[in-house]
Amino acid sequence: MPESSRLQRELHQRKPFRSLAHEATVGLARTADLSRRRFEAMLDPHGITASQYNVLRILRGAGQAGLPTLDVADRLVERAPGITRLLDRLEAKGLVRRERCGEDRRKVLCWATPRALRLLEALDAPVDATEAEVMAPLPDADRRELIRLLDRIRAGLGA
Amino acid sequence: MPESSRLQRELHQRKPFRSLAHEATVGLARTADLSRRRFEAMLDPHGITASQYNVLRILRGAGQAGLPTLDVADRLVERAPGITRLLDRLEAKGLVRRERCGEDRRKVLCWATPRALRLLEALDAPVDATEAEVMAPLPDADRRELIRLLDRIRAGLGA
DNA sequence: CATCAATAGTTGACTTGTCAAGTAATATCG
DNA sequence: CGATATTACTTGACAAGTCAACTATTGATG
Repeated sequence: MPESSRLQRELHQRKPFRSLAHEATVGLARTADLSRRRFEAMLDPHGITASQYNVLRILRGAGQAGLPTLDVADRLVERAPGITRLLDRLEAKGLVRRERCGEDRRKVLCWATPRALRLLEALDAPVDATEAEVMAPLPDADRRELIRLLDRIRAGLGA
Repeated sequence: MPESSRLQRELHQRKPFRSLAHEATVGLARTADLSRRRFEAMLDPHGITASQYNVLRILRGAGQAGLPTLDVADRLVERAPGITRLLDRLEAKGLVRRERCGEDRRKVLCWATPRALRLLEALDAPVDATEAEVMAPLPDADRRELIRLLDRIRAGLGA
């Protein structure tokens, strides 16, 4: 019989978890949620959301060539409608430039503006710090182990 | 130098991850996201969302006594406004009953209706199956290890 | 070449999550 | 006991994510 787990206490639960799979999936969801909140709290004073930050990172990675709207969505694992509106807001803030593509007029190419690149540069250190903060309790060996376990789960889910 | 990781390939990235902390936080977010989608796909035909399901589970756990609105929020780690409206929709679907509390008229007690309890019962097996599916790639020892690693991260984040 | 399917994106409607500000009821303190 | 603070929500406004349905191109086929 396992002892009362910490997650059980977090959830005010009396009964033990029904299975390891249950405890692991709940723990996964709650841990990711807490981590997400840390990142959002860090980004908040800079006036962008985590989703917007991720889009800008992707566009920085794409460089001069730019990236079509749906390619941004692919890299975020997000559906198309969300991306369109995310880009709408970033364009309104002057952080993204969009232009219909000449060769294939169905596509809309997107770029991070110079202002976005400056913002991203200013955010590199705080982002690194937040990642380090979230993973602070785990020594390197445990971080590798976590990465491995998560990789295997995603492989099973067909990622 | 580490080999090109599977997450790197998922993200179409050329460069290796900047740090173990970076790869682990990104892996955490993406894995939790994939898991969430599995659960939502499973719940969809039953006409409720994952958030609604979690609320109903909590109310089932509370039993006859019912639970005040904000206590539901606590157990979900959600902010108050979201809960109010989640309960609004569940009440509209006939899955939740709410009543202002007699002893402390600031509180609104919530209960799962008999219909909600029947729905939850029908969902127990599919939910178990989805948890098992998500964790299928991990043997028990790895599940325990994952639970332990996630616990330590949450402990560090002050959960 | 005309038609028809596939691709790239946008729009509308709805659920969720967040913050800020407001209301109603209870608790606290001089 | 009466002003004030605290608690428990509720409402409004907006960002985001989801699906279904629509437009505009482009590609593929007879």
